Amino acid sequence: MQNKEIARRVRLFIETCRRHQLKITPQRVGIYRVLIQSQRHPTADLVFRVVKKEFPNISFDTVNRTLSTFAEIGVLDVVETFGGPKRFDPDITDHHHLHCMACGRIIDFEYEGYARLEVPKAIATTFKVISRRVVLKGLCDTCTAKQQMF
Amino acid sequence: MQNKEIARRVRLFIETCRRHQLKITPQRVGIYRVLIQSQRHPTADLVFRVVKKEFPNISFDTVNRTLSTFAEIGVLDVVETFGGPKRFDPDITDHHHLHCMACGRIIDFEYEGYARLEVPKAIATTFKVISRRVVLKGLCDTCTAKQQMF
DNA sequence: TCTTAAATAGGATTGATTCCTATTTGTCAA
DNA sequence: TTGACAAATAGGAATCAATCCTATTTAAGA
Ligand SMILES: [Mn+2]
Ligand SMILES: [Mn+2]
Ligand SMILES: [Zn+2]
Ligand SMILES: [Zn+2]
Repeated sequence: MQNKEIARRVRLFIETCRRHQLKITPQRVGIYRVLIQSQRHPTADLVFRVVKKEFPNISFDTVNRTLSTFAEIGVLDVVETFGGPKRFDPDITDHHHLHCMACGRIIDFEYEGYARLEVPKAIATTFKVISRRVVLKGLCDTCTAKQQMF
Repeated sequence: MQNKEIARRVRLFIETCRRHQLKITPQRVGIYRVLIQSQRHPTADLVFRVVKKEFPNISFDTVNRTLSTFAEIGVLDVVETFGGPKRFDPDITDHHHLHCMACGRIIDFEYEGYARLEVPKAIATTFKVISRRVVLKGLCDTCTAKQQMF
């Protein structure tokens, strides 16, 4: 990602914080910058270890609390998992997930075919739907290859 | 669920255990009986507390390990969550989930509209897909009603 | 029965998350 | 620019979930 693009997103992020009456702290901006440049779907601990390079005495609690705050204001998504630590997704655009049961990778994909998963009427009238996603369980390319070896 | 239906399912379950060379222990059968009669998507701890009534000195570890074993042999599913303890699903037929972000309930639904979510070619050729499900985030009926009050 | 590997109970350990509180800091109004 | 104050942070403790360890028990086949 270009420095220019990062700067642009940080500006938008700061706007979002202001809208929600959140203080603009160096920690929050630092965590946000790590997040948008991170591999997809990092855990809090991974974000912590990366952001620690820039803020050597940031605490894990701050990172974790901040990620939850970001989820609340819509800066990121908490994604579905099948156990283990929470995983966060800086990509808040509509997309779908394949979970590799062997290595735990979560692979993003988009698909016109289910572009707008319409919600069944019975659900739409009784429940308030916030987000929708197709979740696949399976084996990723690397892990499929490994299995073949036996 | 009828006693007769329970007995039928237990017989099938025992067959499945035999096929996988698993011993038929009273604990395993007890856990299975609790599971098929449980509210949907219980945690290991909930199953433990219920099964404890019949087996007062069963250990949590046994329940937890058994649930994992059941998942391995396809007797149940581990379902997607957004943090918190693992949740298990005795209903292994194809269906979809709505997660209430307020109370944590997972509501099952079926929908002809996504009857067979075909997997995009790009995914199908590189990855081995085991299961597919539409996952909705939202608010359940009860929690939507509560929100209205403010 | 007898044998043996598998399974269990119960406690310890690890891992993830949240809580607690003294201290620091961003923000806003003077 | 400064001062006041609520919000946020650091660091450690506590809680909750999951797994590990090991002595003992038990299901199943001979
Ligand atoms: Mn994603
Ligand atoms: Mn279900
Ligand atoms: Zn993989
Ligand atoms: Zn609810």
